[in-house]
Amino acid sequence: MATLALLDGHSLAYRAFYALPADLATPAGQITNAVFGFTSMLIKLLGDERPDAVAVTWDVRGPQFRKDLYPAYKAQREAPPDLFRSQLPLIREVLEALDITQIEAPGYEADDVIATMVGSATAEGWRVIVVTGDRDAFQLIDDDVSVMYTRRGISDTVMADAAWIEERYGITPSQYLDYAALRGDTSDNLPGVPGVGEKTATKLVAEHGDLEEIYRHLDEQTPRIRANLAEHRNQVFLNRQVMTMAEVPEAASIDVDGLRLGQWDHDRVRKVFDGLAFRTLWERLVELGGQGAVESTEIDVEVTTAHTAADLAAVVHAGTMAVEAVYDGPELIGITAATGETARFVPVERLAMVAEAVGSEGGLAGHDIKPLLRHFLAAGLEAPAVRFDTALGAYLVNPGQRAPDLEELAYRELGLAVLPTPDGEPVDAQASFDFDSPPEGSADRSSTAIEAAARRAVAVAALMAPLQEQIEVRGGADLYEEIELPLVGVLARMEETGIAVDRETLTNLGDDLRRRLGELEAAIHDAASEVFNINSTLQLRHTLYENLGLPILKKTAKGVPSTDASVLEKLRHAHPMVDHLLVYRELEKLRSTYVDALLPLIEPDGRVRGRFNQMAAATGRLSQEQPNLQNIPVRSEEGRVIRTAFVAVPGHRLLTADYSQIELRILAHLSGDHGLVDAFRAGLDIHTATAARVAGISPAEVSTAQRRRAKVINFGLLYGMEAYGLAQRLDISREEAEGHVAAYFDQFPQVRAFMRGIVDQARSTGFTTTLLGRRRYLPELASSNFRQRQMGERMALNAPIQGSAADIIKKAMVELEGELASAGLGSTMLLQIHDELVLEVPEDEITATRDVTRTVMEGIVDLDVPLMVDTATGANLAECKV
DNA sequence: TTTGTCACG
DNA sequence: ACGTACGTGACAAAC
Repeated sequence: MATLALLDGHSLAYRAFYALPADLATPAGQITNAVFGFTSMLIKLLGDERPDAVAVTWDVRGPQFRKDLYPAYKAQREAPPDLFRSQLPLIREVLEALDITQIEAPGYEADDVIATMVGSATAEGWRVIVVTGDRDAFQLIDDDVSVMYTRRGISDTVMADAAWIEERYGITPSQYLDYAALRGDTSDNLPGVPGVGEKTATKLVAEHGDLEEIYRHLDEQTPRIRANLAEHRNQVFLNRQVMTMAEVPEAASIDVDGLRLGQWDHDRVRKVFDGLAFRTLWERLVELGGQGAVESTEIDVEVTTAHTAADLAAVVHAGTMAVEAVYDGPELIGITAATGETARFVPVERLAMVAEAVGSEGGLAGHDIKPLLRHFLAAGLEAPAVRFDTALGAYLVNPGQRAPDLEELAYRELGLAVLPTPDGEPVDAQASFDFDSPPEGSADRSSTAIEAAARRAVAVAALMAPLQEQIEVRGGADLYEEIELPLVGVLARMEETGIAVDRETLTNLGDDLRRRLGELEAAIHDAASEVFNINSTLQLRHTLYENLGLPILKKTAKGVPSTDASVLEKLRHAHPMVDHLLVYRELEKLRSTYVDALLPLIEPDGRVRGRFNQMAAATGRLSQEQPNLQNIPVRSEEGRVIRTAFVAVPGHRLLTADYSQIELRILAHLSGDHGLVDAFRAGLDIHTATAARVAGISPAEVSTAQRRRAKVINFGLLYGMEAYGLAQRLDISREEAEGHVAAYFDQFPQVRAFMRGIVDQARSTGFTTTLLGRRRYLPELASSNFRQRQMGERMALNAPIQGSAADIIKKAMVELEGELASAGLGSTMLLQIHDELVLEVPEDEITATRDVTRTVMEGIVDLDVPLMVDTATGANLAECKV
């Protein structure tokens, strides 16, 4: 049974207007809260109910029969605000773009049109959903008709059917009119019967069935009700007449089949949504898929094998070749390169031809192209330059969401359907694909894979322009072209280089850890008088809190007692076992994560090669995985031993170079706070300097405790910490913590002003911006959930600082690679750890490399405060400390 | 797949 | 009444 959704346009738009804050606006200043709310409800309807046909009805001005019937009808209503009226044309524009029919009949209300259409549609066998904020529509409900009614806000809706009405009012839908007539409707200026409210009205209707019967049995009512009913008899029957939805002759002839959802004009809808700055709504709309979704165009492409570089150059446009890798299981077979309709296949043995075809000035475009670059490097070739990466571009446009896969991106941006690479059984190892002739239609698996890659390459080529435009609109072109794109190659080379790990050192460490863990385990079981799995929080919880009866100091997010380190630290004195437990946890972490997990990742040449993820962190930072070498232990003595296993190969040394206090320096620069800026310019220890200033003493007089407190506050500032958090960390009272924070801000007033400004700005624009123009969108700031909003504020405070630091070190990495090469040095970058670089350096180049590295890192941007870099060298990572 | 914990900046 | 410092990735257990 097909479903028709009929929307009462005014009613829903009005709800949206009052439910949403009026600060929702386009960059041009047009308020869009009603448009946004309406469109959001529409998309929700399309997704939840999947209607086959949709129409929106509008009230129009003109003579209205209800006014003739009852001159006071809606007389008390104030005219809607201009702010609301100005949005109606925009809603109509959205509906037009989506090809949804809009209906209006002069002289009638939207309700009447809906009632008429409900009649004709159900007669033709349709199921109908009426969407409105007006309860009068309940009179239309029957087996095939339900009413989606917006209660509060825009997302709180109920689907009212006969059972729901029965449950809610105790009457049938057909009795609803009589009930409503008794009660009246203040919003329409229709008075009800005094003394008859919801309770009495439903009781009367339920007992007698309809108004006529109620009035026939007036004598059965209490004297007061009887008198009131009698006195208002005319009004009650008039109410029913006015409330009854009327037949609209024009609407009766509407062909319901003509309301079926069609294919949308992708570009048109995209333009309308872009103009309204409906970014998330666009994504929600696209996610709907299926019927009524964006029209998708199949990619039609013809692939031939490239025999010469000149042949391959046919698919190079303006120096850029859009490519996609072709895999046979894990093994690279080759790549396809494509333009609009034609593609070339390059077998893996002839990768060198690619460089020749793009030339020294040109480069590649791809979707997440770093893995492909590594294949070039692994083959002993230079990796071509990267001219465009569609995944990276999408990340830059919105780093808050994970980078979309190519299928999703092409569909979302262009309405292009990219067939996914065929998976399932792996391609035959003895693939019968003849590399010297074009794949024919009858395809074996290899040629299918090649065709799929060709389609992907076509999508990459097509995505470049729209993504470039979006990046430019956001002011991110320089960041993209000067930093992120060149960084792809830098990271590929770092990954391919890897870092040497001394297997024997690690194995010995593991043996030692296992021995000590065994002893600790025995001691813990002994102390607990039971054998249990210490690694199971469930079992440990049971032992600590139920068997030993220790106090519960903290609960996890799910409300169960926590056993984390901060809790155990406080329970140390309560039971001797807790000390063992803390050591056990520490050593077990080292064993499982840094010994056992790392050993199998050491490749035959003695190196581990983690992958850098350039599109993971919402702030713009890098991350690393498999393994993640950005979290090798350093803070504890026990953990630091792991670092001895990360070594330089013979004839080389490791060099570390880390930015000193880069985030606080960025805070000083961005806020322009004199106190902070002066302290950094004077080259003071920043924690001592801030402690001195807050206490009004000289740096020499600052105590260890004062410095520690200042340090906690300084770091807390970067994350938007509140007094409560400071109190927790310093183990002081909340009041005392508030005093410290107040004293801090008194001495650093521009820091406070900066932090307020950044949150205000983020709230009004919806995003934060870093030093080099990286944006982070924060929809949390508009959340109706208080906690979400608070979280959004903290993210807004932290993102520009953490993100600016990421901008700076990324820029330095790109620059440094070039400078090292220019200086003829054989040093290579191995790791980036957020504010630190690790290099492997030939022994006789240490001084030169250190100088180049420091010069590049310190001079990479010009801030109001100096950037300072500390360096250290050693035969292994543990030795690299100052 | 989610939860709890913990390593790092 | 509730939660409380940002950003990651990895492991073991439990679902």
